[in-house]
Amino acid sequence: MTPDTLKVACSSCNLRELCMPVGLQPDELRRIDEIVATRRKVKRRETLFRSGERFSSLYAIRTGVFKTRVMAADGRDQVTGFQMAGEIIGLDGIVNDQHTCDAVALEDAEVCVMPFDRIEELSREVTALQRHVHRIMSREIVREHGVMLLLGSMRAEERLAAFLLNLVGRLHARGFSRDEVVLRMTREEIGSYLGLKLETVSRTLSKFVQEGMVEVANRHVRIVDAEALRLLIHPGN
Amino acid sequence: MTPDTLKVACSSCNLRELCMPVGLQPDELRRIDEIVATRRKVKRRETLFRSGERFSSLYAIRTGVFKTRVMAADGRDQVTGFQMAGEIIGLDGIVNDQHTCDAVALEDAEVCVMPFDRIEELSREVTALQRHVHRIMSREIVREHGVMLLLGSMRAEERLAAFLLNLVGRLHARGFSRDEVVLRMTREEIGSYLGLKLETVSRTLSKFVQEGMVEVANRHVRIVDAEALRLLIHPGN
DNA sequence: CGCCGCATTGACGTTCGTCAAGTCTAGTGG
DNA sequence: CCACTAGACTTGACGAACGTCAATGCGGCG
Repeated sequence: MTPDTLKVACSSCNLRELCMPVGLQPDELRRIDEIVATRRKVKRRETLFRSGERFSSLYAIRTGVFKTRVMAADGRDQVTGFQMAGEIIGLDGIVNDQHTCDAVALEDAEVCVMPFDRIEELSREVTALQRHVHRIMSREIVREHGVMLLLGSMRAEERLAAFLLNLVGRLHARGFSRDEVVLRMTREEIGSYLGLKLETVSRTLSKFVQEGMVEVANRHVRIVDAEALRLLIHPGN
Repeated sequence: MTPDTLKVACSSCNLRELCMPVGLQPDELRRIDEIVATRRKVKRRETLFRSGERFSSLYAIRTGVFKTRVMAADGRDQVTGFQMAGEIIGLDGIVNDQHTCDAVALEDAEVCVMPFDRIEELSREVTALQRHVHRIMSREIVREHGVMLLLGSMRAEERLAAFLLNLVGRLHARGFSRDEVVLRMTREEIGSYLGLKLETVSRTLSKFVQEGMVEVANRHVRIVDAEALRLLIHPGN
């Protein structure tokens, strides 16, 4: 049994291999515990932050899945990513001390609130943390390069295949099945992320089913032939 | 006449309002001079760095324009951005100590080489520098969100209008004309960036000319009606 | 002067978006 | 527990936007 007042410090968090403390020594780990000021629960459909709000903290996702979206002046919106346990959101707010996108919980979620000035302070002293913060931001830049490649040069099938493989891969890294996903987002949200309309997402999924590459039951997706999906993306030979 | 051995320190660089030293106090400015190890000239069509190369430095562009591009396994490539004087490139390399995109000079160019470990070292001591490095990375993330919006939800005309306005805006911030651009990139490169084929870029430009919004003579573009272009992007009313 | 890369333009094809109808599911309240 | 509803999803028919293929023009560089 765990004690009643369960202090969920980074040092004892089961996400420490994925999240903020990656690559830190035990003594550094203890110092990083100071970063997490509080935790915050966010209910399904609620926002963690919205575009225009003052930026003060980064958030480490403990449980649940978020989407981030940017909105144009005319109401068009674009989902810029889906984030899950161990991932850090809020980096967009640093430039202008103001968030430029919305983060919406796709299911009940919990995050660790990490005041950014505290992060900066500590990363002046703990080089491993400094390094890690830089890496997190760089990783996000590289991820977005990948999305740009996807949006700029892939066709619907390739985009969806890449999306499914990416999702299942990240879940697998978190100890979930290598070939099963329960989608936390609607077809429309997937479409927005992939630059497609929801009907195209639906049709393309149906096509994958028909060709025996995946099985779909509502939001439950089972990857039957991952290699075939991979081949879709990289037309080998 | 300037002295023969012109030491181009950040503190005396005419890009200091745009580049690395933004927001630093005079005394901090002197310290930041240590960051720039060397300068490097890159000829047109040559690369500053390539995907796979070991990452060691960030680069501040002094003169010239670069494109960055990512390449998929099957050879497809996507231009992820065009960078000009005062902008910082190489951020993609931080995550894995290895570059993940190519930076190609679109014209003869010169960059300041800033070894990243030196940046990290100094930004532990100079808080304003630390802040600024974080902002630069965050700005890049936000910029890419904008590109994702463009690629995911805009039509050809809107994409090209956004591209032209963005380009002319950045040039204007550097003291160039508010309405004239000499494109340093081909139609194909513009297309790759915008997720369009070169023919579509050409046709759309022609359409803009026909409708009196721009004048085009080869790579020389003159924005005649910026407001009309802006209206294309944000269908006001 | 001649070549080559870049750009333009046209005709046609494909992919994806639009519109619409209908089904299914999960959540709600009686 | 069941009926009801609203949102989510699927599927089809059609059309628009953009890509593909091809011919031609043009301008800069050697």
